[in-house]
Amino acid sequence: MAKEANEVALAMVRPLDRAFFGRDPRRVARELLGKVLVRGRVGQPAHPRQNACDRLAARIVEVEAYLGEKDPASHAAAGNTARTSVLFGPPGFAYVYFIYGTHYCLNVSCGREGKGGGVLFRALEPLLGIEEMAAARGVELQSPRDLPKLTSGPGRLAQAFGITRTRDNGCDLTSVQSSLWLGDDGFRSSKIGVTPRIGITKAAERPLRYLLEGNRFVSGRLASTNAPR
DNA sequence: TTATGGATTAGCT
DNA sequence: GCTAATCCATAAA
Repeated sequence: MAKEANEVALAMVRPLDRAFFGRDPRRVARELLGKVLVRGRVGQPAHPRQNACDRLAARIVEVEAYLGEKDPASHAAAGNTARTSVLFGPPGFAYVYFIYGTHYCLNVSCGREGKGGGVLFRALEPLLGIEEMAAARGVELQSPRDLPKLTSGPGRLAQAFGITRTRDNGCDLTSVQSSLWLGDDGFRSSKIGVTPRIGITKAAERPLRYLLEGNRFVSGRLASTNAPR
């Protein structure tokens, strides 16, 4: 498949600032929908030594809020440990954990320092670096129907972006100097859906999963059940 | 020191 | 629909 067919030009992407993440994780989760996750420099002056395979970008279409120490489903419920210390630190930093012996998952720390809030990235829509994402995932792209295999699901999107704990845990997601950061390209979100979180056993009934209604990159089969608050 | 199980995915029935 | 894969933080001892 031609690379140009699916890649979208990103004119300007402005990084999100610390204050954006220093709010309630539910608010941050909702407002992260439509924003862009970037690996490398996109919409910024290209670095002379940077090659194309370091430039990845994808739109956020599904996230979950984790409310911190008092949320039993959150890793922060165990308190501030070596594993979860990023969640308890200042907002806007990457919390990466390893799960089921096979997958990494990406979160961003949210809310006031010490509270342990965070947002889990569950699905993205690829914009730039699609061939590189397919290579990282070991997926052969034969039709547009294969695209969701790249970034639809928390483990998948982490693999597509080459995210690991060693490489990315603690990374500042508000800085374009970071190899991983979050930005706004002016995209306006369509209708937002809210449903219970997926794959958890504790506090599983709480509606803390946010998604762009009708977006084909949203993971799972669970349909939207609640109107936005 | 050892035991347990999880914010998942792919592949097979 | 079922389950293996297979790491590591945490709890129990």
